[in-house]
Amino acid sequence: MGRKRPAIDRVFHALGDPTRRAMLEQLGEGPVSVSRLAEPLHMTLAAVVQHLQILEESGLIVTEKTGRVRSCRIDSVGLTVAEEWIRDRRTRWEKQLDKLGDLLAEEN
Amino acid sequence: MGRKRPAIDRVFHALGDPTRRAMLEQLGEGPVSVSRLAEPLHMTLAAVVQHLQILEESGLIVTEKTGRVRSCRIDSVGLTVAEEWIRDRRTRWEKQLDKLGDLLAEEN
DNA sequence: CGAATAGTTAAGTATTGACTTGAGTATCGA
DNA sequence: TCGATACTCAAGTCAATACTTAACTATTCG
Repeated sequence: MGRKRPAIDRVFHALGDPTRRAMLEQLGEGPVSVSRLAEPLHMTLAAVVQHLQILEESGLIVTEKTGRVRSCRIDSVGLTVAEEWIRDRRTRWEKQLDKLGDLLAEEN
Repeated sequence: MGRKRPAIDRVFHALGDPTRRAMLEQLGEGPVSVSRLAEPLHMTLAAVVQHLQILEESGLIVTEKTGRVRSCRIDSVGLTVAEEWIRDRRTRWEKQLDKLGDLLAEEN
């Protein structure tokens, strides 16, 4: 997996782009080379490489070059960072959210 | 809570900004007016209002105006959308991630 | 070797995003 | 009623992003 824990900033920013999420979906099927990843996307290889850098820096993928081919695959680190951020807030804000639920219940 | 389910695009984009996350943290303490929310942030009220619009459109907060004061509070819809997106992928990609774990285990 | 493949890198453009300024509108309170 | 408060809205600025093009490097294969 990726080396260090990515900043939450990077992770959410990376996930915020539809092209990058599409790339992740593709990689969910299994490891893919850069040019195969680019195929379904309507943009140049160079643009895809730039997205890959962002995904890698945010711990969402790992890549490894063998010969002239770079293979890309999902990394769980980025997803975990995002998931934990959300889970932490949700539990911390539980009371707020519960109060809100109560108010709504009363309205019915 | 907010009306409809926000697009995942909006949610991740909203969460990607540090100012907006700081606003959410503040709101986690309880409902706050726009101007009180703006106090700790080094920017104009107008800028804060723009962030609030983004947060509301992404289902992360709800606001309600009473008299001349707009009260803002956390909404769980946005957080849920993000959480579910991640959870769905994680389970779908489980095999990928497990394979990865196994490979790493073998390397040690 | 030499041509095709696979990716890399740098530089430029064009849109989006995060702000500001400034001028408004609607309460509230004395 | 009149001034202060609490936003609201429309423009405009400036930097960050998502691209493109084009030139380059490193492999593979016949």
